[in-house]
Amino acid sequence: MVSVQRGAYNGGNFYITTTLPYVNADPHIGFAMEIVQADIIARYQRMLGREVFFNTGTDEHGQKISDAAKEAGTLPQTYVDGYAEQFSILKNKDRGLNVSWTNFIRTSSPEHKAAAQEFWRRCLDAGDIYKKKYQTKYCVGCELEKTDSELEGGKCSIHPNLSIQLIDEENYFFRFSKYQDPLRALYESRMDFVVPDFRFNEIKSFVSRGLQDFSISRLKSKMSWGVPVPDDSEQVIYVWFDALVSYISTLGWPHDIDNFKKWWVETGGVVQFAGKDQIRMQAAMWQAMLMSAQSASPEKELIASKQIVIHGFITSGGQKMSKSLGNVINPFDLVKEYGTDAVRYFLAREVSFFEDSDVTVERFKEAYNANLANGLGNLVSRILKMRSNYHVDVVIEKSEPSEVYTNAFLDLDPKKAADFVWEEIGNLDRLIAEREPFKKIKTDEVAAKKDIAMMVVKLYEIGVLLTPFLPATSEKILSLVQENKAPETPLFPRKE
RNA sequence: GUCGAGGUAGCUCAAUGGUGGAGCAGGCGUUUCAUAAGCGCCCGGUUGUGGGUUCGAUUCCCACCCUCGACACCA
Repeated sequence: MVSVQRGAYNGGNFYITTTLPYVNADPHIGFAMEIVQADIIARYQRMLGREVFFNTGTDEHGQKISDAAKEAGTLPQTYVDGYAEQFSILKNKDRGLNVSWTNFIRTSSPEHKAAAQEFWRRCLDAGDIYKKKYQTKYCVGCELEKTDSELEGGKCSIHPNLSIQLIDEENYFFRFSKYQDPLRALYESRMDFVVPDFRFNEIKSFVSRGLQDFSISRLKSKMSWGVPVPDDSEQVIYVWFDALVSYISTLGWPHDIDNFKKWWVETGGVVQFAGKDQIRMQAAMWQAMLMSAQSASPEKELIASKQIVIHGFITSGGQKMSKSLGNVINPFDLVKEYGTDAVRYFLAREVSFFEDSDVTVERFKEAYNANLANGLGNLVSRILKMRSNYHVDVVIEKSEPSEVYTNAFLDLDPKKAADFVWEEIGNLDRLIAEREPFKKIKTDEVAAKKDIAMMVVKLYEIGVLLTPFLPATSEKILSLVQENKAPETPLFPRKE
C-alpha cells in the first residue's frame, strides 16, 4: 500500500537527481529502473514547459574500487574511467535507454573533489567534525574489517573458530547525534519528505531511536583512493560523504553560487530518486550534513532536499539477481534484443516502482508482444496504412492531456499515466472495429475518410502522451502523422 | 526478538462493510485496415488458516501459519 500526496511537482524550475551508482559492476536493471523513472518525470516536466536540471553520474571512490582496480592490474582512475564510459551509454538513444540527463557528475572530477573539500570545511566550521580513536573489528581469516552486522555472536561467520581482532584507528567523525531533533523537526514539517509513506516511517523510527556519530574518513595508509581531507595528509574522506556532495557539486557549488541557487534553492529543493537501501543515507545523513554545512554558510544556500523518492528492488525468478544463480538480467541485453523504448516501457509500466518486483525474460516478452507489438505498434500500422491507402487529409489540432494523465503525474504515479495511454490505445482499436472504415470506404467514402481522419488525430494525441515514456517512438509517430506516411517496418516487431 | 507491510484467478495487481474485478496467459468464434495483429464471447477464486463482531466481512477485531522490510558505519 503506497500513498503519495500531491506536491512538489507544480510550477517553476525543477531539479531531479538519481543516486550515483557505485562503479564496481556494470549498470544493472535496478538502476536502469531508477534512472528511467527519473527520466520520465524529467521529460514530463519539460513537456509542461518547465526548465529541468536532471542529474546523474558515478560514485568512484572507496575501498572496493581500489581493490577491484588492483585486481584488474590497473590504476583506480583508469578503472573508473572505463566504468564511467559504461554508465554514460545509458544516455545513448539506440544502445542505451535514451536518458535525458543534463549533467553527469563523476566524483573523481576535480570540481567535485574541490566541492567535497569545501563542504567538509563548512561542517568543520560548524563544529561537527572531530577526530576520535575507535576500534575496528578485523577478521584475520578474511583479512577484512568486519561490521557488527556481519558478525555472529562476536565471531566471523566464515571463520567462527578465529577470534576477531580489535584494531585502533583514529578517524574523523561527523556529529550526527546533534541532528536528531532537527531531523525530526524536518520530518514533522514535511508530510511528503520521503515517499512512499512506509519508507518515511522507517527513517522516522530510525532517527527516533537515537543517532550515533559516524566516521567520515579513512587512513590514507590503508586506502588512498579518495578525496584528501583538507589540511590532513594522513586521511581521505570516506566515500559516501564525498558522494553525497555530488548533488550540489554538479550544480557548480560552491564556485558558481548563482547557478547553484537557481537549481537548489529557487526550485524549493532537489527531488531525489534512490533505492530502498539508500534511505538512511539520503533522508537522514545527507540532510544532517546539509544542516551542518548550512550553519557555516553565510549565503544560507544549503537548504534541505525537497523530496526523496524511494524505490524497491528488482528480483528475478523470485530471487535476488546474482552471477552465481545465473539469473542476472542485463538491461543492455534487453535493449539489444527488444530496443530502447521497449525496455523503457517495461520499466515504466510493467514493474511496481515502490515495491520489489520480479522480472523474467518471459514476462518481458509477454508484455512486449501484448502491449507494444500487438498494441501500440499494430495500431500505428493499421491507422496510418488506411490513411495512406485511402488518401485521407488530416488536420492536427492541439489538445490538452486528460486530467487522469496529468493527475497521475502529480501523484508521482507515472505508471497510472501509462495505463491511461494504453487504455486509449485499446479504445482506438475498438473504435476501428466498431466503425469499420475499411468497409465503409466502399459504400460511403466521405464518412469513412472522416472516421479515419479522426482516428489519426487520436493516434497523434497518443503519440504526444507517450513523449515522457517512449521518446523515440513518440517522435516517430508524430512525424509519420505529419509526413503522411505509414511505417515501412513495424515499430515493434512481434517476437516469437 | 521488537516494529511495520503483505498473503485475492495460472501470472501481475484492483476492490468507501453491501452479488469479488481488470490486464496478460489459455479456449471458442469472427473481421481483413493492420505485425497470424484486431474485435467479441468463454474459462478461471472456499479472498493464507481458525475463530469473533454484524442482517451482511476481501474489508473491522483476535489468534495462528507463511513471505518481505527496518532495527546503523557494505555503499
